[in-house]
Amino acid sequence: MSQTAVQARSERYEELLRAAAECFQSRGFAATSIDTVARHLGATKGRVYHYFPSKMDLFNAVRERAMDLVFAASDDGYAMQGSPAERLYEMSAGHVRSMIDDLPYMHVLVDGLQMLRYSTTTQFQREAMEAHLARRDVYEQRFREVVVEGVADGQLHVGPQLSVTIQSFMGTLNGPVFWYRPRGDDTSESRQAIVDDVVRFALSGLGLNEESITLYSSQSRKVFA
Amino acid sequence: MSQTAVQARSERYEELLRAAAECFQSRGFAATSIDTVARHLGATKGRVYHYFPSKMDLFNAVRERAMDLVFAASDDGYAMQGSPAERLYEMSAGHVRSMIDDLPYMHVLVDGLQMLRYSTTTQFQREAMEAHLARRDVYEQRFREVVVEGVADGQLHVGPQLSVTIQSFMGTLNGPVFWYRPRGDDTSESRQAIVDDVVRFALSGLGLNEESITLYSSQSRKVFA
DNA sequence: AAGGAAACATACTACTTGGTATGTAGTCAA
DNA sequence: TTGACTACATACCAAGTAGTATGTTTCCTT
Repeated sequence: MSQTAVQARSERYEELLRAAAECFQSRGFAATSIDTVARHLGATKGRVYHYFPSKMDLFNAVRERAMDLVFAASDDGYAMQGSPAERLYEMSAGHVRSMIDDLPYMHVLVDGLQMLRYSTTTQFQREAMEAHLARRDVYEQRFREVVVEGVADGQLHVGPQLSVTIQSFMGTLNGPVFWYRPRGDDTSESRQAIVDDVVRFALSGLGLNEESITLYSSQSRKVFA
Repeated sequence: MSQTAVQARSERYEELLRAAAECFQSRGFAATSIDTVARHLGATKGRVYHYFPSKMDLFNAVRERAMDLVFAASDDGYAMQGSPAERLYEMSAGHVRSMIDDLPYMHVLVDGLQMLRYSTTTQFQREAMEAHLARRDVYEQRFREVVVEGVADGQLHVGPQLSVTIQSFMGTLNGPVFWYRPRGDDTSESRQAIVDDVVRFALSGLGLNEESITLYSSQSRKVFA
């Protein structure tokens, strides 16, 4: 294939992936048919099956892409220099920002974790699911690690059962996928204001004092596209 | 009908409702067929349709029951004498306790709110949905009201956008439906420990100081069945 | 005892859906 | 130009599902 052909294919693939994410977001996995996704693109099943061998593969592709995005969103904070609380702030802000900016993908990501429910039948699907869960564990472990460091140096406080607190914390960061919906009049700044409030609540839940939160918030580089 | 017959029917109805809740919990609405629910009871469709005219009616019945339960769970705290923070603590503890104790119903409740997604077709279903949402608003309004009082008297602190903080707060209280699963070895006390941690995180997120949380926690009557 | 209603089970229909098999228009290299 | 290949669309099938119509058994009332 020529160079432009490769790029064209990649663009079509992305278009399909996003359409699938939007459909899965708005109707859920089971209620979304392949025809639904195709119609959403003004196409037919043929196009979908040309790129993905099955509905589950399409769904998995969306999930993995979402995982890529959320990793990328918290990478900077995780890698940065600074106190655990400060790093956690940046990781959280990146995560929440991604929840809002990549809403369709992130909705599928969060929703898909619930999908352990659909007792996935085939062996291959089970493997894909386990690989996905492994990535998720790695991701959560990042946050858990930084939280524990923050507790150790006294900036953060957790309840007797760390895992419960972590679940509550991560759940708060994921929260926007359930209630945020883009509006015509929201700007990058208005989105950032939402991110700030969510992160403030989450870190306050970990016992970080308000002064530190306000400080980190003001220090955080907020690049508005 | 005789008295015992009425009671028998009520018991069968409850049995069906619970079975439906469990199926909807584990597979979601779209992926749950009427036959699934029936098989879960060791019965057939006939029995389900004898009590409910349609799948959607069954689902709505589960949701309304869940709403009843969650209202009841926070009633005592809402009605009690005390500071806003103290009342909010009790309301939250009752809410979270209910999330854990009535997990199948509550999962459907939380999940069902997402179901605005399924663009409900018929007029009747839309009315049921709106009635349900109205109840939910009343419920959330209770919490919002007490939070606002707590902010007014200085015990609680929220971000610039109250609604975002409230969403995060309620989301935290609902969190257990996503990650808590009953285990063979959990007792009423171990469940209460989870409740305590979730409520601690949530109220800490609202800026309530740790001493107050610990105080309310110790004061809270914890009746272990 | 008899009649009827309640509480289901069984059988069936119309429709949807995941997946496949096949057709076809455009593209591109030789 | 032509043959192969890409990128779909169309037609089709088997399986599953919501809902209905019709038994059948048990129980309650009279």
